Amino acid sequence: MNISLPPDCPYYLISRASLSTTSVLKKGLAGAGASNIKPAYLGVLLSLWSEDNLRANELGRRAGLEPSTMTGLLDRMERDQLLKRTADPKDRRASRICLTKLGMDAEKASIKAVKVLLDKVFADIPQKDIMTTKNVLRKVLFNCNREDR
Amino acid sequence: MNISLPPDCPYYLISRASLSTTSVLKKGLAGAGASNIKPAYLGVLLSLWSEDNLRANELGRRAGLEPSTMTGLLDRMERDQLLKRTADPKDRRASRICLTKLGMDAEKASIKAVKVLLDKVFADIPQKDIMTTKNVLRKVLFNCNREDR
DNA sequence: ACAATATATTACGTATCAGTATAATCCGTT
DNA sequence: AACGGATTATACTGATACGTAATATATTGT
Repeated sequence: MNISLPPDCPYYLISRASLSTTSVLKKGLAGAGASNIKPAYLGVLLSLWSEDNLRANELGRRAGLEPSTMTGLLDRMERDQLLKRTADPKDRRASRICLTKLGMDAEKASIKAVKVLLDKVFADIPQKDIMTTKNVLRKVLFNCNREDR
Repeated sequence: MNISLPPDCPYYLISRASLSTTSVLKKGLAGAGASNIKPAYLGVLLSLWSEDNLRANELGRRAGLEPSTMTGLLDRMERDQLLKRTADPKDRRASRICLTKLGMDAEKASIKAVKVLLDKVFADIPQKDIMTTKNVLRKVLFNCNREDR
């Protein structure tokens, strides 16, 4: 692997693509009147829209985030009135995360906005190249976790 | 663009690949005895190793970072004794960034360690798929900047 | 009952950006 | 040449997002 200067280093490209796409989503959501939806919220919201009342733990697992990361993320989402923590009657360690009305109502507009934005971000790229890229990135993730030992 | 649940969403894959690769580099550099070299420092160091005495501004431009991001990054690197700011005699607004001996000496070992680590991260991926991925990400960056207007 | 495990939080550090402030430089006009 | 407005370089402030390590509490398995 050549660690040539930025423009040709795959690690640089991956990092920048991540930050730039996040920035586009953030501005785009705000521009679409959904400024209360931050890109980082999407992983949690997508899970909750398909299945409400999950535990923080499980939400983190699905979004690929550490439990300690979830605490702050859920704090901000709760502050922004998208969800609330409720006590789990069966397990007093855990809390159940429930969407508020605002959180539920955000689904339709947010998904539409994100679709439009990602269509622009990935515009003019052949579908098969996107497939290849996804497979490369999956392999990268696999190799990174393998590394973890 | 389908914003299916994480494992199939290209934005999710890009974000996770970025974070995971950063984590591998961080641990790997520490494991190689270069715990003073953080992944975020590499963009700056690569520039300075090839051309010392640049301005913060120029370093940020080359690494794709905002000026306000450079302040903190250079603060940490200065604290870690990899570089120091010196006054620019020609322009009293600017400072010149110079490598310390420690910063210069870090070059050889760091580059070797990063090469080994990135080889592992991108192991078992055909060269042509890496090429395709790089082109896709370049196009993504282009589209994101296009979006900015 | 006790050890091991699980859930979530706290504390702290890193990395990034947007917006704003401040000071210095540049440049066009007079 | 001097003035004044625009631009530039950097720093500061505050917010977001993410991670590791340590901790408190609750549950579970033996």
